[in-house]
Amino acid sequence: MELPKEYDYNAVEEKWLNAWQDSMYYFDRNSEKPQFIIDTPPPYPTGNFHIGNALNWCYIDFMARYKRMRGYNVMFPEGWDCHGLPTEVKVEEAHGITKSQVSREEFRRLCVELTTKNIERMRKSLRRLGFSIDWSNEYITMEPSYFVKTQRSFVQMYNSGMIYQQNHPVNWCPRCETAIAFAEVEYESRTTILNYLNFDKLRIATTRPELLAACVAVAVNPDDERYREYVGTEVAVPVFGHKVKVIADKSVDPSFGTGVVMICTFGDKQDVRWWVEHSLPLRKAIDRTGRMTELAGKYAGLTTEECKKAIIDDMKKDGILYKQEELSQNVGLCWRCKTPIEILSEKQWFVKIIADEILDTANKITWVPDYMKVRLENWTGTMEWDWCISRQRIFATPIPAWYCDRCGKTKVAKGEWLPLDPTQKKPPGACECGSSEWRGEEDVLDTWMDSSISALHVSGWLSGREPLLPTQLRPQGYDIIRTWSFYTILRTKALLDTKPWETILLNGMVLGEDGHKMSKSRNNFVVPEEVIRKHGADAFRQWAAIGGTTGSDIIFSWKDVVAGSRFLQKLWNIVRFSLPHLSDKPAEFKPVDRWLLSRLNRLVKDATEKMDAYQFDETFKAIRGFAWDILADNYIELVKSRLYGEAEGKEAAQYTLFVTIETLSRLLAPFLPYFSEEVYSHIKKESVHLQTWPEVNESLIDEEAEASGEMIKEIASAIRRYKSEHGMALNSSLSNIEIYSSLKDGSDIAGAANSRISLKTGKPGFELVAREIIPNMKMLGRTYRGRAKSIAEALRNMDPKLADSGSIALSVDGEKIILDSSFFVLEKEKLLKGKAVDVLEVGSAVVVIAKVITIPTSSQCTGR
RNA sequence: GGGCCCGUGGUCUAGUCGGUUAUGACGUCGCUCUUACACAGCGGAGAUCCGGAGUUCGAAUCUCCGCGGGCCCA
Repeated sequence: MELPKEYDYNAVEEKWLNAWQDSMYYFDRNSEKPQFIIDTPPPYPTGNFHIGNALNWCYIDFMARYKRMRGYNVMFPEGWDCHGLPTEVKVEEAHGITKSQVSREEFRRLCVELTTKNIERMRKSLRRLGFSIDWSNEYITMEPSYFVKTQRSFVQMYNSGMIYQQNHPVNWCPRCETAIAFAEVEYESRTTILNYLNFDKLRIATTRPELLAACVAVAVNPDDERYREYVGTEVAVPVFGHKVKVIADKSVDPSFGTGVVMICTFGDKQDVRWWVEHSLPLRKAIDRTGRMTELAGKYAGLTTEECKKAIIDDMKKDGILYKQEELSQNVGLCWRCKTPIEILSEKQWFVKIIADEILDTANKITWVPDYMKVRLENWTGTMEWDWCISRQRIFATPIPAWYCDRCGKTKVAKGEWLPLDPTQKKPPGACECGSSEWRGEEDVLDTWMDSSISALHVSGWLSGREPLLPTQLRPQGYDIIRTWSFYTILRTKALLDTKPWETILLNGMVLGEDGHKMSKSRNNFVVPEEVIRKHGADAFRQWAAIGGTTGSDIIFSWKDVVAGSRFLQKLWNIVRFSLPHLSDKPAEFKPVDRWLLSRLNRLVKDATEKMDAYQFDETFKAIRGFAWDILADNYIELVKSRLYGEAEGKEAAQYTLFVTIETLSRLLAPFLPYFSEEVYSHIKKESVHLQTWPEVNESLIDEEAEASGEMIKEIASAIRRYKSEHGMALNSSLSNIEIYSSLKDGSDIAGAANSRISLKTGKPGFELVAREIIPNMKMLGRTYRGRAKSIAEALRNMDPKLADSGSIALSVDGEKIILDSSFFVLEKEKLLKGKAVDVLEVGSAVVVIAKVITIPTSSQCTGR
């Protein structure tokens, strides 16, 4: 059959995309094979699968396909982490409404509708990239079949005391009008104004004068002589006039501002610490929408910004504010909408964080690369308070709880009632107080409560079977170690007292071509669809494989993608050349065949080890190097003459080529699913993705075959170089070539050189003259330490002929030293006598070529 | 302010349990259209391995101090 000259990635990829069956990749619960379950990250259904996700999925797919070929029962599930604010915002935008303008059910329905549409789009991208996803294990967190598990995990942790309800300060986004967790707060350096105020008999400095109404104390450092006398007394808060205590606390910095600080409920995290330590009262001056409360008197109803301006103006007028200066400080922002957060005290639901248990569990997991574990440890060590899991939003998993209308008691659902939405359904039975009027909890769960049980879900937890825990692999980016890794470890430990995964594989971030994080404002944004359109999925996957070391950041580079598509073209040409010559009938090998097969088996060994260590870049580079350099540039060139004619050894070359191409297809299958399938389809009737990973045939790894093959290759290439340097065409023939070596078969060299070859043993009748002594520094340094340098120097300077006997005597600094041949290498020069010949030295072989008279080409004449 | 990673030819990168020709890709220059491939082959040029100090006979590699970049966080 005739193969097209150009590899048409588009046609090939489309063809196999339609031909492949999903069932090829299904996990089999009844299989005898060892399980390999991957806890795939469920992406947020934005509608676009971005390049960072794509990199991660490439890693997952390399592993999934590899493990399948290695005989594992692989589960590569695909989840969708649906809940959350961004979808709510999109829905509000799209329909021109706010969440409070429609009913909760209606708003949720709109969110589900949008999410469903987005998932559909992203599924297409996943398929096009050739990922071997097990679609029978897809999960969607907004569906009852999933969130029933989220709710049951909530109930179980509530019953075991791991979840509790409390009035506690929480991070609050006034724009989103919800509590958020620490993991959702990010910080940014901003310039603000530090205001100096006359504060009764003291002077204080504050960046947040709008919080004066919430001032509950004033603090000084206990060692600060200036204020010692005031500690324990009361002062009146300016503008508002209420009295607060002056307290002493050593964490007050005397050199900051005036050395006196006001404590408000709450200006920042430090206020919370002081508030707890000194048991201070609570004054709420800011409400859930970020506006001032009644407590703020005439400022009530203003936003914090408006209030700040107004109160500063007033205090300036009244002479309270006497000085202002600029100050750069870090402001906590909501990671979704970048609004500065407030700290409000609210009744919220919390998950207990037991740092020791988390660290202990993390230590039982293999971290790849291992230094990433430090990030989890650092994060765990900085937790200030428990994980706030309640959110005042709508599109999320409902908290299955109610409050008694009469006595206010909280009732949490029983596991068997779930799933349910407490705002839609009342609990059976009455409260202990006798009332059966219930108010459903309107707060919903943090999205991480959904996704932190992904490992449990895919393992089959609560599906009527024993969960297959731990799963084998968690692949994810290092940016969500503090969230997804942290929470998953916490939850798996709390719910099933085990670790979620055996191994966690961290991938780096994808940076734009300029080395910065991809962002629309930097205009360095690339989407996978664009790459696929221009170069195909297999080229994209090659960039993912070789763009960088696993775990490190990787820069997107069009050059790498182009190099990938060139490699496909090169491979295509190799296959196009080889196909008519393939034969699966074994035959007696020639030295070059044994060389290639030895190298091939070495490659298999190498690739297997590197895949097991998640070194995709190393694996792929090794395969590419073999295919391009060893197979194409050398082996094929050497056996062409055998393949074309009817000479002896033709069958051996055909068979060798068959074995090599067949093995190469399987090695490439995890990386280039489309290309390898196309090639394999021309060799066998089955899918390459249902084949086993190549086994190493140790008996074919043969040092001797490699040495003589290498020699043949080197000689052929030396002759090629000789022709090139003498301006001869590469297919021109040389009258006679004598090769002095241990080689027993020169036919392939003759073919490649298109010349007659005479094989000789021994050495040609040349005079060998020692030319140079090269010191072996490693040996000299070990033995002679400090004198190594001067000995080496002496060796270089002495007459090389003196070393002919094998050892050498010299005197350094008046001392006689005798060095045997292990301390130096003697470079010998071969002098020719008699005929005019050119001599090429190739390792231990000597190639003698009858001298040709070079007719200079015109370019050489004009050249110099 | 803390943590983690990184700084190697023009560009990107390998090498990092110390050993003297530092790997490869892209680019560049020269030659060659050799019955698979000019999206190729062959050959060449191009690096005092960010700076400084230290350890050592010997440092891209180990230690310390700088400088620079990136990410995660406070």
